[in-house]
Amino acid sequence: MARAATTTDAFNAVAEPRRRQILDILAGGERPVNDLVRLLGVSQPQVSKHLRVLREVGAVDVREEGRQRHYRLNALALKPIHDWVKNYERSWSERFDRLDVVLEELEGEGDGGGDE
Amino acid sequence: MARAATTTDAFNAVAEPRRRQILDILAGGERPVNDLVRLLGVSQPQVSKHLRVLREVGAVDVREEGRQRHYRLNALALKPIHDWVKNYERSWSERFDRLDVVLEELEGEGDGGGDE
DNA sequence: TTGATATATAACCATATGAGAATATAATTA
DNA sequence: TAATTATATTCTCATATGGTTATATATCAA
Repeated sequence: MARAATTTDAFNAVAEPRRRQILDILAGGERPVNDLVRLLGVSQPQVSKHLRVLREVGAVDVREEGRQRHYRLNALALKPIHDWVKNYERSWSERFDRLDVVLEELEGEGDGGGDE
Repeated sequence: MARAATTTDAFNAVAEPRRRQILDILAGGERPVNDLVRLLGVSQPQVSKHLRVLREVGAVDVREEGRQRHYRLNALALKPIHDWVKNYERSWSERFDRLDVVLEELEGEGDGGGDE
């Protein structure tokens, strides 16, 4: 089997840095394709193809207006990524530093509770 | 050009669900390879190859002990992912709901300030 | 030493890729 | 209508992939 398709989920889609760049731009507001082409300095077909992937995973929505397609961010599609990586945040937070490993081994299972 | 190597960065490495699973397990504490093989129900070579990728992006560290290799999470390697996706969190937070889009268009650029 | 155990690597394969180039489609303008 | 503009699609290609199988390497046990 080959690698999973980029359109499989948000994780695969945003593994490509250019697509993250596109989302970063769209975070500032809706944009027609040509804006992205200029801002990124990438060929138009490349931009369209990246947008297709982002569309397929639901990370962007399109609004048609004349011959332009205005793309808009749909950040909700990125929530699974945030939800997953969020659980690792404590590991690099200086509050837990190196201690968390020890604590987790002591805990075993069962939630002892904690702030936040 | 083909897709970027899985070992290019954390984004590419964790696009593969099995590798996220491995990290999730290691979040509970250090584990020898065979534990992962049993817990995942995946062939040993597969696990070793996934671990190699995670090692190359710095997401895991190894400790050798006899003939076992104990793998341990290094969550700091996931911070770039968190840092990136964090900026989108407000978009699905109910506090901003649909309003954020309007606000961002009004802002244009320049930080008007806000709580938090 | 011989055998078993733990892990890594290599060889093979089917497949999806990102980039580029060319072209298709649709909307606008002259 | 013809030309132009905006965008999407198709084609081709080199490449890295994830899984499988087989094998290599190292450690431990008998």
